[in-house]
Amino acid sequence: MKNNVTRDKLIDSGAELISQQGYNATGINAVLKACGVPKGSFYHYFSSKEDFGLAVIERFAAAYDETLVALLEDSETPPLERLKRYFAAGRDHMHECDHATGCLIGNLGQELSGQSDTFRDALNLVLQRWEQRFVRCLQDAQARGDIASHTAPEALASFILTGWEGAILRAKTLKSVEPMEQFETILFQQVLVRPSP
Amino acid sequence: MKNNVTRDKLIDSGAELISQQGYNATGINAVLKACGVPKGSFYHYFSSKEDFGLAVIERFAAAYDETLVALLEDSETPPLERLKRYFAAGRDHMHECDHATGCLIGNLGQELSGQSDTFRDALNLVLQRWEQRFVRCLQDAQARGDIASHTAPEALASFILTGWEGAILRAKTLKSVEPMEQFETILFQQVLVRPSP
DNA sequence: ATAGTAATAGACTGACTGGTCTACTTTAAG
DNA sequence: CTTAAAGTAGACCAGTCAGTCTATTACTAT
Repeated sequence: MKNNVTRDKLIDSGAELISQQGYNATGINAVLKACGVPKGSFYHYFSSKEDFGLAVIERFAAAYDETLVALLEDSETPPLERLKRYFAAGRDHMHECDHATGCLIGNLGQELSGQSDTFRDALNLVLQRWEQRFVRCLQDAQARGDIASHTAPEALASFILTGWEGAILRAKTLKSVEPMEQFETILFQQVLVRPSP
Repeated sequence: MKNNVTRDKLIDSGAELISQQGYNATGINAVLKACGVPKGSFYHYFSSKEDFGLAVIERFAAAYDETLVALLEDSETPPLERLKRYFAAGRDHMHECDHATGCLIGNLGQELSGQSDTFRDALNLVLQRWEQRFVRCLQDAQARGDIASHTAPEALASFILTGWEGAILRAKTLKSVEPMEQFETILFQQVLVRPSP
């Protein structure tokens, strides 16, 4: 229970492989081979593949939440500027993975939420936490009068997260970040606008 | 080559199972069992599982395109009303499948576009065809002055398709059509608006 | 009637799946 | 020094995977 370096290696390799190939297409043996850990260790740390998958989600979500906080709750930057930086970071990541990986949580949501309630609940929780980060950023923007207040920040946050995940999906099949750019453009041009008079 | 009833049965069963469980999680034997066709017939009609998957996509896309035309190019209905009917149909379908299935093309795009270029190309083509349907509907709306003309219909179509797919994904993990409703609301309230002056 | 082919039928194959088992090594406590 | 537990190691299991093979039946053209 003290030294979790082996467990971490498993989770890291698992996250990478699952990001690339999906959950069902990633075998335990492939993860083992990728990080040079024997099977005995795997089932010492995890009771099943599902248990492992949940650990991967948990860890990814925790790590990602840190960058999300750093980007969206940076009070020295205007809220809409924070959002733009978030979108830019997403596009950068999409380029880095050659448009193949996208968003691990979105991928697993698509693949597993019809397959296992346990996974669906876990993924839903992560997405809701993300949404809350957006809500706070949008509240800031409304408080400063940067955007109109006639739409609830919760509704806007849902709209943004939803649209962004869709844009990522489309970027994968198109092998281009164009849909992500298009989403951002219209979002700032028509949705996140200053109150009229 | 004349009687394709067996081939059709395979594709139908395959589409249903793949919609529910995804491509990788759906074994050929499961498809065979579901429609009572022996394996010999399967490999008589399809050279591989990939070949089969492509056939499923093709057929689904063809069938779906018909309903898309019926909904989005019905010239007796105002363009924005057509869009609303399209969204309503999507929500109905989501209820029917208990929020588990979503959109077959979107699902496969997420699952396979990082895995196989063949699949990615096929799915991308389908999505581009869909986008064109939206473009035409939006052109109608702009021609009638129902929405502003300052944004290219191509950009709007991409935005809508993208956002809608994302909303479907979110609806699956949330087991609720709320994200789909929220997307539609903000879309019509802020994006698809009449020209100002 | 017969030859040729389209289609059906399912047993079978090797590779691989998630998961179990036993043996061994390391660590820490008493 | 002894003992127990934590962790490593990988052979092994039953089941399933996509795909192959041979045999048989149905249809069609000659």
